[in-house]
Amino acid sequence: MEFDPDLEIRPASGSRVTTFTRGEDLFHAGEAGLAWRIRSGVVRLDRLGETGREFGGLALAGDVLGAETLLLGQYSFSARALTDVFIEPWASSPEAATPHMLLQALSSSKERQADSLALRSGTPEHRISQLLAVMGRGLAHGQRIARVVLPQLRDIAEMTGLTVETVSRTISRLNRSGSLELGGTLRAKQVSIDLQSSLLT
Amino acid sequence: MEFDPDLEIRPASGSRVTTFTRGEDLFHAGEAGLAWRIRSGVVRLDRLGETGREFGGLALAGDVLGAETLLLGQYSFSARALTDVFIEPWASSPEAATPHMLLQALSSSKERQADSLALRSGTPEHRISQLLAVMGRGLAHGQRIARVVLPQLRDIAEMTGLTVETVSRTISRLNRSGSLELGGTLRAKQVSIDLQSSLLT
DNA sequence: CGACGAGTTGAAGGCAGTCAATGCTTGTGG
DNA sequence: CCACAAGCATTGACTGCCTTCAACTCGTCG
Repeated sequence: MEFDPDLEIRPASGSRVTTFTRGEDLFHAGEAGLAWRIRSGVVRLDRLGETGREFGGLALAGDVLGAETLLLGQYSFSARALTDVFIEPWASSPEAATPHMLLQALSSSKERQADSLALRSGTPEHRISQLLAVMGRGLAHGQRIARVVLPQLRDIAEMTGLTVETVSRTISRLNRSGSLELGGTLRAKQVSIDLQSSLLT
Repeated sequence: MEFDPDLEIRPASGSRVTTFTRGEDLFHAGEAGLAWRIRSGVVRLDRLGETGREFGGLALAGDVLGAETLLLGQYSFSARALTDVFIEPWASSPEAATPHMLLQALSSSKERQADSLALRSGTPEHRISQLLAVMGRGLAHGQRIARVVLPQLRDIAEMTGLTVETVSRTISRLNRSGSLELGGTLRAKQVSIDLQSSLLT
């Protein structure tokens, strides 16, 4: 709906791809740089607020990062990789961006805005399921079961507006109740989720 | 920063302006229609979620509404006026939208995304002050004291993720403590806020 | 007048936050 | 190689705040 499922596997001609690993920063607010398009992965955006960095949005495969540099000459947000991320340059100049590209970016930006807000609605169970579902959609298109590498609990807590302790307790509870399946090492814990689970309704 | 302070008082040549009053719906998700630019006022966007309409974002003076119609042929969100609102047609076709216009829309969309998320962070006092501050910025540019017509408590509650009761209690408390000044009739209650108040830090 | 919607206020309970202690893993320096 | 520190996650106990449920007021409109 909001993006083409094939986008992240169809290479753009002659474009160079940059890679980031989970936890790495892609760029910081205030810096100058290019605009990027996410080939695959999930990125967290932060605005420098009064109390340090505060969550400012999500970006998934197909979304555009840092389009504001074409207008302002610098990034307005900091970007951090929640999963391993592949990005490619998007448009080097305002003229290089076609109306269609821009409209698509604008449209999916609004979708992502609603997604981000949903992370702060409802019970802790609902919020975390929502986050994992969004990340799953950004990683495994069309599949029913998605395997997601958990971000750090601190990241989850900041995005959902909960505390680390509550996040930890909630994930344990979801795991015990079978809504979730934990795997992987303790450092890079993986989660299998059912994207059609009743938790997301 | 994110929009020109003069935008809403400089009439575009030959464009027609449409008016909506507080509480009115501008359009609904799924309908076909134009893309609009807000001349003045504050608009709430909603996505149809599992449990009816759920808050999906804010839009202020200078922001673009319904740009996705140019791409998808229909609105993705419903729009409701939180204050009296004036809007004008923005771009009738994808070709009519210049890269500069689109980049500006994209940039402010991201700003607004962070603003919307801030409405769901922190204590009830902080959330409501944040909302009133954002609305004040959208109405009274550059002034220190802004006079804002309060949205319905139900709207405030849904946007901040609180209950109407908590919103009512919080506003009363802010009023008693002097952070806020209530005025106007009970139906269209007005609020004077100090945009540089310590509450917003 | 009576019904309805919107807002206010009170009382009680639940649930998330806070504080604290522990375990696990990784990295560092003796 | 071992001891130690630091970061992250987990678990427990307790407090406090927001939600929930309820009753009531006020204003508007039929």
